[in-house]
Amino acid sequence: MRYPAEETAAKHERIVKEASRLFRERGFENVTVSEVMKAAGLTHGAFYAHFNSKEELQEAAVAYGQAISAGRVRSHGATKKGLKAFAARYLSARHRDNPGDGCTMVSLAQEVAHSTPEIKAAFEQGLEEILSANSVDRKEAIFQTAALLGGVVLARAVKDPRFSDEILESVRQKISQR
Amino acid sequence: MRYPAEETAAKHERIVKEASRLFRERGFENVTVSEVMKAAGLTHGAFYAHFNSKEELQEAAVAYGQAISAGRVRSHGATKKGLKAFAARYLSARHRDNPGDGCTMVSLAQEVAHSTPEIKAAFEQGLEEILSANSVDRKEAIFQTAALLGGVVLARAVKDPRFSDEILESVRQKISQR
DNA sequence: TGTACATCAGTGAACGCGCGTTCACTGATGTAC
DNA sequence: TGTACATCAGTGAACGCGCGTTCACTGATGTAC
Repeated sequence: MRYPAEETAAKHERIVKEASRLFRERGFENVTVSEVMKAAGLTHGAFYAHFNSKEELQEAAVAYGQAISAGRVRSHGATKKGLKAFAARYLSARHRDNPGDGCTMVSLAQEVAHSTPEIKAAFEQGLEEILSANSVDRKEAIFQTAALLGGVVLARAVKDPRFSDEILESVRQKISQR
Repeated sequence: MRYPAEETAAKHERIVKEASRLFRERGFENVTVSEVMKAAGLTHGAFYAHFNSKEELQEAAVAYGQAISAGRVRSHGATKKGLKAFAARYLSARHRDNPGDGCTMVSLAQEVAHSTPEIKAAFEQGLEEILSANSVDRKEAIFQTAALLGGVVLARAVKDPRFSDEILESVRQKISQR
């Protein structure tokens, strides 16, 4: 190998990380392979030394992003109090306004629905981990995940900032009553 | 005018209707102007006699689709029992598997989040109508809308059909307890 | 009423651009002897 | 140890395709006189 294996692995990880961020910010379709490679400090031609296609990168980026989310839930999910704190953060203006650092599902679930079985599988596995990391019973965890996700999705899709804030606040309030 | 005004208006409506269906099925980016025009029984060149851009069509399609949703809520939303029936339908396998006939928000909210202020405004106006048509108090209506939407979004994004069914069933059960 | 003209939705070929992907080439590192 | 060769991630130009948009042209209808 021309480059040490560890350097190659580090570059690979950087590509996935930047892709994950950019995809969450703007969606799969609105991010080019060139942009991702530039963000990772490389040129676009080298991309195919790491992945066979853009689709493969999407799969890796979803898996990476979901793993981050699972980790975040894991660090809060053991107690009911922790889960409330997590929900409050999830439904914050900060999360709404910074999709690149935020939940992969909120940003990409709809595009994943139109994607390959591999990408859906990566999404699904992450969701399973997220549910497992949650201490409430499974049905309740699914319900709360749906409500949180729906709240942020709606908050990002409306035009009026006050309406958007109202959506976040309403879901936050109802979730905290559970 | 070469064609009678009513015929032109009918064609215009057909374009919007087919666009709304196709966009809900596959998203804005995965549907071409040519496909929409073909579905409406015309050739792509005529498109620009009706709209100035694909973006304008997206705006019209969102407004159209949201109006349909508002009508559906209106016909159920007056009573608590009606709302339960609506939620059960919304969280059905049928709705999950037929996005073209389904809720515009579930299919397009994430793309709308990356769209023009005009498209977001059309989305927002529809959401306001949907909330107004709902007889429960506003915060509760927002919360339930978020949970329903999140449930179907998740159910469409996972690979395993049983997991997908479980998501729908869980949200259905928790919603029906309210 | 009849005739010439204006209008404009519709047609389909063509344009231009962007993006995913390919490819010939580079050059630093590892390996063989 | 030194030298020749093989490897392969990386570079950047180029390719090919699809899609939004444009445009010259058509022809049915409405209007003017």
